[in-house]
Amino acid sequence: MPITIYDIAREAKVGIGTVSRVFNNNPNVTIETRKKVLAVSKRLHYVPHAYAQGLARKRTNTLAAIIPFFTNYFFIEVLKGVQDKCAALGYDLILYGINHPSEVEPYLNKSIQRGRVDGILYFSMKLPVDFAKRFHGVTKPLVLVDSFDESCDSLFVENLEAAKIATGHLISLGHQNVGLIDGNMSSFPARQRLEGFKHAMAEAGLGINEKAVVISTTTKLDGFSRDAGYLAMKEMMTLGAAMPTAIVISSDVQAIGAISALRERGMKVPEDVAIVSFDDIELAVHFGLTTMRQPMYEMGELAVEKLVQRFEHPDAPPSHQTFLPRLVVRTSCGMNKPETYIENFLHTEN
Amino acid sequence: MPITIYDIAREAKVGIGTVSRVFNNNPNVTIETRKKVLAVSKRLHYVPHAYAQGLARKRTNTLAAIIPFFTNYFFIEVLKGVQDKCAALGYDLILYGINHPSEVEPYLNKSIQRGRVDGILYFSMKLPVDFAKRFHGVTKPLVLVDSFDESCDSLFVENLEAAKIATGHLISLGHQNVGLIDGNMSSFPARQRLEGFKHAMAEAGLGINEKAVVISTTTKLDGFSRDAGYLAMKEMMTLGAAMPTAIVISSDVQAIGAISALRERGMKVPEDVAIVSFDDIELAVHFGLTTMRQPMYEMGELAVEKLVQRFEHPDAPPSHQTFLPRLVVRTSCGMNKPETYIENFLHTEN
DNA sequence: CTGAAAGCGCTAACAT
DNA sequence: ATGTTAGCGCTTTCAG
Repeated sequence: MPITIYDIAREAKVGIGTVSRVFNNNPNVTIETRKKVLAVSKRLHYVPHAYAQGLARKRTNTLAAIIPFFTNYFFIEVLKGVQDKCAALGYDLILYGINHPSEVEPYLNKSIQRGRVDGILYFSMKLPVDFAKRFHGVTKPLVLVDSFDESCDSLFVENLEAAKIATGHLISLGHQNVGLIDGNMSSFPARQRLEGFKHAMAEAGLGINEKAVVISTTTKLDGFSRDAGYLAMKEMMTLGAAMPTAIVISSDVQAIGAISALRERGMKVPEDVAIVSFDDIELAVHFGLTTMRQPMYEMGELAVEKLVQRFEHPDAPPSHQTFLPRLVVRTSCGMNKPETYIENFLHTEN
Repeated sequence: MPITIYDIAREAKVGIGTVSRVFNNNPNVTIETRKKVLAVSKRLHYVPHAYAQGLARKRTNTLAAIIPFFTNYFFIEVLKGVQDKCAALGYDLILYGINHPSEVEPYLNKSIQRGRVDGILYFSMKLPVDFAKRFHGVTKPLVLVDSFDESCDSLFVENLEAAKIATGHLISLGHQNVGLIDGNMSSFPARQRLEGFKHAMAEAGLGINEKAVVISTTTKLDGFSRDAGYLAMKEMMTLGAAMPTAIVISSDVQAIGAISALRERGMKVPEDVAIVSFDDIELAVHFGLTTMRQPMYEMGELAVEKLVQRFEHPDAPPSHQTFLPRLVVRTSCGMNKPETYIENFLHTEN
């Protein structure tokens, strides 16, 4: 019963080609016949069939996003940028959420399947090692978001540099014994942040207390969670007198967990321990968190733009773009800059 | 270049029908020929074309989710349930994020377009009034999540009842002057919660102080935000001595904002004001929030199941299923009995 | 400017 | 069990 171009062609007494032209805004149609076709189409409630169009046009106008940790603030925010840009550009977005590394392959396969999507947004995870091999040539445009690989376009936060800035900020405030609470090492950003932390300490001629570097071993959210932060701080506190006077924490949620661990022992931020974290989630203001804000939404938008550009220039060399997080100073680092606080209060996104 | 069943048929010296059968696990194929076909397919890296299959099969194996407020915790969590269930059932999920009411129509149109998706998940918003009319018959399976309409399957939280429970809990603790901080009235859940609040007060023979009911007027996130909660509490505090001793707040994030407004005035929770909110987000524990927990993930899963059932029984009468949030008692209500949990009900109609 | 016809790649009914 | 054929609904030459 669904009506097709044939129905409307017959009814409008034209050929199906003409009907098609009308719907594709092909200029080679008299304004008269165009009107006639449109009228009939409206009367019959004609709507083109997406898959039939896709098959004939050899494109789907759909993108796939392969994304881990659905409930992680960072990804949500990036995804929102992706979603909005897709809408603006007329693309549909298929979401493949990864709960476990083993799910990467099947989704990658689906995405690569001919005629499912035009391109892929691949988030934060490293590509399977033999990826290029196994799909030799069968692959399609893919941009890496928050990750890096020479072979394809990528877009990522300069986490090493950001960690240096965060650590440096604490050092500049006079701290000598600085610690780190980081996410799981399976996470690329977590590794980068560890590096950056070490660099900053080395540059300042400061030694690193091995025990003051607590790396999450949980795989849940790669350790970027309140619980992980709480546990890490508990561990850190076993250091007693040797405990750092300042700590870099790899996400705001972890910082919040860490703060509650501190509170349980009657310790205060920033008086007893100064903190700089990452992300700048909505509640960061509430806790007065000094944090490295990442341009998440913008990254999402740009990722889509990059992918679309790739469609247009399939043979351009891979492009790599980096974002440097911005230090947002509030109170958790012990540096009192209320004006920055106000500036960031009620900050609106969307 | 892309290889098709024709290529592999020729190479394997069989008909395309056989190739198709192999890939559709049709039993009518000798194990031998099956092997042969599979071997050639692997060698040639054959992958079926999704759209071609879709066109021929008249189904896409794809669902659309039309969802507002991407960054709202409630939706994220529900969406995760949706995503996981889709994966389990082999469906792809297209995400249409609504930033503004005006975007509903275009997305609804896209979703309804023939051959784009098999069914639609429509979240929290009311359907356009003339929906049934305008698409007379052209529509496809749609389930309403966190919203209600007689004409189609739906799935929603009993917000009225939940608000009664929340309010009742506060009343049972001895509070007479109870207030409400609610989301924007354009939100269905917000309206329901206002109703429930009123019912509970009436049932308890308590009068309502009009000024102690603060309803957000912002459209951003429909007022379900920290900022809105902060502002609402500020307003509430202008009541001075007439201020409620207990307040029902329509979300945890709002409660958090409200608490900081309280703190600024040196007021404490629950000593000065007792609070019960909604959601039970991750950080609720951190704040000791007594809250109405909604089975968000489960709702997402069930929504997909319902949609799939609808595919199988197109003519079954619409089914409506409700979820009653569970009261999770922590400390913000002033009742110090974390071990007391009121049981979670779930009842189904049809 | 427009109609006819040849695909796009696959499924499914129909023979054999 | 397997090959053949006719669609699925649209786009895109190719004539005219």
